[in-house]
Amino acid sequence: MLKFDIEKKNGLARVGVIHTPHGDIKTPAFVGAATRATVKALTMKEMRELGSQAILANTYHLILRPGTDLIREAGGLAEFCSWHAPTFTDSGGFQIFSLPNVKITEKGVKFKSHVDGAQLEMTPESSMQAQWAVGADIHMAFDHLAKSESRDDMEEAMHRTHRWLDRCVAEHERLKNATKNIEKNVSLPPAEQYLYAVVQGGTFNDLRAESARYCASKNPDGFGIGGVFTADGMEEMLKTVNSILPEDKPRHLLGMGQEPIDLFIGVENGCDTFDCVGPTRMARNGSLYTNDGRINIKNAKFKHDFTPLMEDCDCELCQNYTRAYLHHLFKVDEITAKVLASIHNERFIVRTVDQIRQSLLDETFAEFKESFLSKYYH
RNA sequence: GCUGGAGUCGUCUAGUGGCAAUGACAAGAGACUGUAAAUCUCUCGCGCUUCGCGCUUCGUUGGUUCGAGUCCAACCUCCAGCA
Repeated sequence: MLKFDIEKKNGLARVGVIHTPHGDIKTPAFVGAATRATVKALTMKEMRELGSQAILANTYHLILRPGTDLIREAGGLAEFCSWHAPTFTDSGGFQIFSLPNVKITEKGVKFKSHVDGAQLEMTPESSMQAQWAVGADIHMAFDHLAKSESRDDMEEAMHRTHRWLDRCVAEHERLKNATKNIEKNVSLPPAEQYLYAVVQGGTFNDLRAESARYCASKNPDGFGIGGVFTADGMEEMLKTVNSILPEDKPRHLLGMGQEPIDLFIGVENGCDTFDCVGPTRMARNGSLYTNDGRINIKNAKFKHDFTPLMEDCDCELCQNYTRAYLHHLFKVDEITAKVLASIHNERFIVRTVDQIRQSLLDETFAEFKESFLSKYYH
C-alpha cells in the first residue's frame, strides 16, 4: 500500500507526505504535466530547480509514441526522461474520450490515433498494462468521461467507470504479482506501482457521493477526482467527495490548477495533489501569472517596460530579465520566450501550492487565501 | 534618349468591366484547466446611431462606359536591356 503520512489537518485540508518508490511528495503539491514524457519547453533540470516534486505523463500519448514497450525497455518513465523523482500516469481515458468518433462498449473504447489514424482500442486491462510498462509510481484507473453534462450521461459514465474500476483493480493486482515473480530481472521498473481509483459523477453531488463510496470500497492506493472543468460548484462537490473518501489516502484533483483559486479551493476541501497543463500552455501563449492576475506579455504596453515581470518572484525569468525583453522574445517568436515563460508560470503555481502548504502548517491558511485571491482577482 | 516590364492596405501579393478589393506576413486584442495546443479566434482604408449606413481608395491627370484597380491617352516613378 502506498504510504501517506498526514502531518497536520485543518477541516478537510491536510498537510502530508506521499512516499513513492522514487521519493517523497510533500503535499499539497502541484504535479507538472509531462504528457509526452516531457514538460513542454522545460528540461527536467529546470523542473527540479523550480521546485517541482513530481510529474504526470499520459498513457494515451505514450502508447502512440514512442510505445510503452520502449519505455519499459528504457527502464521505465523516470529513467527514460531522467526525472529521478515521483511520477504519475494518467490512464488515457480523458484524451481518448475527447477524440472524435470514439466507439464505447462495455469492453473498452475504440478510437483512431490522432497521429496516423490507426484504429486502436483501449480497455481497462490494456490501460493498466500500458501503465505498468511505463512504470510510473502512481497510475490512474481507466475511467469513462460522460459525453454530456446531462444526468443520464453522467450516471451512465459513472457506473461504467465503477465496473471498469473492478477490472482495473484486478488487472493491477495481476500485473503486480506477475512482476514480483520475475523481479530478479533488475532491468524492470520497480515492482511497486500504485493505483488510484477515479471518482466521477459530474456536477451531481449525489452521484459524486455514490462514486466516492464505490471507489473507497475497492481499497485503492489513492483517488483521482475526475471530470472537473471549472471552479463552479467544485467546492461543494469536493466537500461531498472528500468527506466520504478515507482520510488516510491521497487524493489527486485531475486536470485542475490553471486558476490559483482552483488550488485554494482544492486544498481547502481535501485534495493533496493537482496537475494541469494550464500553466505551461498559458506560458507558451504569452499569458503570464503575476500576483495581480494574468497578463499577456505580447501586449504593446510591455514593449518599453524594463521592470521584472514580478518584483518578488524567485524564478529565472523574474530574477534576470525584464518584461520588455520577454515581450521582444515573444514578438520575434524565439524559443527562449516559451522556455522563460514556462519556467515562470510553472514556478508560480508550484510555489503557490507550496505556500498554501506552509500556511496550513503555520495555521495562516485563511489569511493567506484571502490576501492572495483578493489581490489576484482584484 | 530608345525598347520592354511594373506601380493595389505597414510589407509582399490576388485581381483583365460590377469590389472597400484576395491571400500571406506584420500589427492590435482575446481565449486556453487529467495538452490532437510552438495552438485557436477576432480586428485590421476612414467615420458613424457598427448584424447596418455613409465617405474616400488601387502612381497622377484626363478620357471611354450605366459602371474603371481592370480599357484608352498623357505624365510621374521604378526595374531590365539597348544606347
